[in-house]
Amino acid sequence: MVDIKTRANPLFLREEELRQGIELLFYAYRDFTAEPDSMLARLDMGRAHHRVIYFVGRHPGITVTELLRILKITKQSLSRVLGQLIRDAYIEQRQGKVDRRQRLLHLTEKGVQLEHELTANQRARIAKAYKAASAEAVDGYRKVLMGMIDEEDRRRFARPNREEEAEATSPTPAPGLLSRRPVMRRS
Amino acid sequence: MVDIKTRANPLFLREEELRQGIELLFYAYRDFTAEPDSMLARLDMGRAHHRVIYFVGRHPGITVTELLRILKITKQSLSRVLGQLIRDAYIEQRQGKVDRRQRLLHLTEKGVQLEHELTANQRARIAKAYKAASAEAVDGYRKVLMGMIDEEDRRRFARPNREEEAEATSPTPAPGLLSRRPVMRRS
DNA sequence: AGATATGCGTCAACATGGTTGACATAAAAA
DNA sequence: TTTTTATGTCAACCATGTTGACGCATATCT
Repeated sequence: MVDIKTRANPLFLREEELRQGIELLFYAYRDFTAEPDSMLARLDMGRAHHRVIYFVGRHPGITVTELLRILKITKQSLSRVLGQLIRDAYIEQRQGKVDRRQRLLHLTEKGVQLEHELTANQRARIAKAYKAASAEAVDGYRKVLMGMIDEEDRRRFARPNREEEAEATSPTPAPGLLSRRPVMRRS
Repeated sequence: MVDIKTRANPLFLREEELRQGIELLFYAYRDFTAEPDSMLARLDMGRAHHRVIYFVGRHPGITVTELLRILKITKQSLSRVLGQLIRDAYIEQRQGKVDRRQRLLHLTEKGVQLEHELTANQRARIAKAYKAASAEAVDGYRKVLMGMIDEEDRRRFARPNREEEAEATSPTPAPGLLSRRPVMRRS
């Protein structure tokens, strides 16, 4: 009964280390979403709206299907918030030129404005954390989180995403966005 | 129009860097919770139950008030899940010995069991990410997330939490758990 | 050309887990 | 003795997730 959980016990240290890793993620996410949530509440919206606005802003011209793939929710669930955002003119749809079934999503001016306000706090929070840590720490943050996300989404972070406003004028999917084979190969 | 957003534009790089930081957190959290969620669903429970089980397991003898402070939800909301967990014998309450108003929360054997199953996947996921990265990367992960969480909860990660099963036999709060002044100073 | 698959939308019902507000009891602290 | 704290409870409401069933337009396959 000497010192089972102080030193000399790598199993315990590892367990403790892993648990801290879990909790850091919980607390960070909790605090990360708190501010935008309260801003949204004033506009009668919720976190779900934020996510949609964010990713549409991030990927202009994104299709509904791809957005669903990112959010991993059902289309019925998305439909509710997306419908509101379109009605309230934060987002607009444009018919795809190549595939006319697609509704390509874009932020309106109003949407861009709101997106900016919403993420301002989050960007500041990250910037502060980055600044307080070293460049190597930032790199470590990225590496570890990267290792935690499922493979399919990892490629999004390969290189700084180039503009993906392909607007479906060409069948070339945005780099790293659409992970599927290009359409139209006539066998 | 040369190369506004490739090199030579630190503003853009910074923006891109911050956005990636935001998204990494979103994707990681999304994937991190997916598995336990689906396990819970089979037991007719949800993510809220997991959080309660997790933190009660992590802080045996925690009070309801302190648990609320961690989760940052209302007592009515907690009451629902906590009530279920007690009814289903995953958690038990013991009256505080010093302050007899307190209901100190503990996992039962069944609760410990479930907690272990639930976090197994999360621990594995973190372990995998840690292993894939370097020790310095892990340190960076911790540093950056630490910088993102609000000050009041940061102290929890000061040192590996020592056993805090004080069981309120002494008024000394568990180290790093209760961040308030000790009770009982008579003027 | 005809069959099949895909992208998107919609209606309806339901579950989970948040919220607010009001009120009650026991015990500790002032 | 009075006030504050820790906990619990009832009730109503809201946001956001789910499943299942359909429908239409358009693309793709055979």
